[in-house]
Amino acid sequence: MFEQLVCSFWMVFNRGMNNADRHRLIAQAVKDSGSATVPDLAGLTGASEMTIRRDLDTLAAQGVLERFRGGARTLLLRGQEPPFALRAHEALDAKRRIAAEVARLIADGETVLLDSGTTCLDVARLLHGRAVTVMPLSLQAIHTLSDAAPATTLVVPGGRPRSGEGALTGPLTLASLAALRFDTAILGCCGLSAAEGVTAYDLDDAAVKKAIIASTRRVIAAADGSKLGRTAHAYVGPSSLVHTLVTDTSAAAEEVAALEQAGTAVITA
Amino acid sequence: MFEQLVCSFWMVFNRGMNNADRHRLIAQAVKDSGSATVPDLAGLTGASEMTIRRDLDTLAAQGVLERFRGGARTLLLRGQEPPFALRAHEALDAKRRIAAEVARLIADGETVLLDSGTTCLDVARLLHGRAVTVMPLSLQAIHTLSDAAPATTLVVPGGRPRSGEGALTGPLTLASLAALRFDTAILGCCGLSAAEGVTAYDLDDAAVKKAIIASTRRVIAAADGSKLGRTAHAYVGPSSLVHTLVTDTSAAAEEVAALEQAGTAVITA
DNA sequence: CTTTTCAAACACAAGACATGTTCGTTACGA
DNA sequence: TCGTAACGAACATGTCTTGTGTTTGAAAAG
Repeated sequence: MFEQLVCSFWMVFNRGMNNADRHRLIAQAVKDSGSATVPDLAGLTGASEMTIRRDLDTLAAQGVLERFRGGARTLLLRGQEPPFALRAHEALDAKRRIAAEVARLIADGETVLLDSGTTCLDVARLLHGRAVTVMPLSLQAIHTLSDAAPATTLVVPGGRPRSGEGALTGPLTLASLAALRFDTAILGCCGLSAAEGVTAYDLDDAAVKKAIIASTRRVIAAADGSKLGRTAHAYVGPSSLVHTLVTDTSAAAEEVAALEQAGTAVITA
Repeated sequence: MFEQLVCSFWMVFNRGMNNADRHRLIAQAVKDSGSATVPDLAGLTGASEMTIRRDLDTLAAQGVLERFRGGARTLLLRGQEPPFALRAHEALDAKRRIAAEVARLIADGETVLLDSGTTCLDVARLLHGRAVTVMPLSLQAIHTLSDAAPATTLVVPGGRPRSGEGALTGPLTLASLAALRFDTAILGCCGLSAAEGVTAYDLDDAAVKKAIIASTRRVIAAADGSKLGRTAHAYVGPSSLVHTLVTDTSAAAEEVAALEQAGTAVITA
């Protein structure tokens, strides 16, 4: 009887479940326990085993997990960044609010450098059709803006895209950045704190972020509350390099205060 | 009565009409007579006036024509290249066969430069997943190959995309080409003849093609029969720069012979 | 001010997509 | 080597998106 109740609850709960939601649920379950079997996941999500297998194939192709016969195990190491495809569906509201605030800070006619990351991708969507010149550092943002001409001018940097992420890195990217100057950079940082400064998950990424900062007059960082006070692997520079930080209400007050102390203007969207 | 016959013929004829087909038909009609009214086009295509208006808006956004109240007029000057969105749906079979032949000429492990154009886009589709390193010079091809990792290595050149076309040009593109060397280039030429050499519609494009040729050991030109013997505006170089030409059966025999005389190997797909 | 053209709103049909089921094939363990 | 479990392909079903046509009110041209 209780079983039935739970079951019907799931059914109702799952009415609005998108396949992206199910993917997140599966990825979370696999990450938490290290591995999971197909029947387990089918029970958890209420979907059939065939659907779970298809999902696992998709997630394996995204590099989220590794298939084995009967289930899947996690590939994510502790402290590593979850793949782009999953992050894109997390904290949607916060990202969207932050992106809207960032877009408001951009004036028409400006030249803008757009970093990689999910929040910056949202900014790209809002910049679509605006009278600005944009050089995005991710394939996704380039694609988003590719049909925005002639109002929006798109400049493509060279580089090698990181798998899954779409972030452009490498010598070609650095050369493109070195050859140009911009009014404003939108930086999507992985970690930001007054004590540890701006940090990125990846060394190549950190090099690109350094070059971004060197090529622009004004640096705007877009980071939801979870990024504040966090420290990632690769050091980019002190937090004072960031002129303006746009974050959301989940940001820790003491960290915000410390950043403001260090000279960064903080806007809570 | 004859009217009815014609009408029913159109109805039958239009059964399989895609909206791309209708777009081509409309663009052709507008180009041929310089301008056309909405009711005219509705009669011609068998679609409603509302659909025609939507089509005209789409085509106007693509730069094919210019709207005016009640109809549209052509924007294409004599001898100018029709826009990408239309070319993409012309001579599909020939393009596909040519692309297949070109893809067969590429060996695994090669580094490949991929020019812009519709035929090269088809080559990109066939290269997807192959164990090659590709640097495409169009946004569309980049997008096509963006999820081909890790088997296929994608390198993105810098540059500014030409509106509609997606072809990357400008100093950033030339710099990217100058910094790298490739085994094979797939050149999509606008005009090719033994007498006039390789020609492009656009000056910037011609500069890029020159740089492409300078950066590669082997140049393969992909051009359907209509391009042979034709001359476009901007000169790229003599036909002898092209080591191999892949074309289709519609190619004029004397032009093929002349190109072979000049040192180009010709493959008819 | 009248007529024509347009665009937004709604309705409808066709196709695409996601999901579940069945069944034959493959891989692992006893 | 055999038996069982897992898998993938093929098909069926329901839902959702997309394209198209119709209607109606608004805007523009004369």
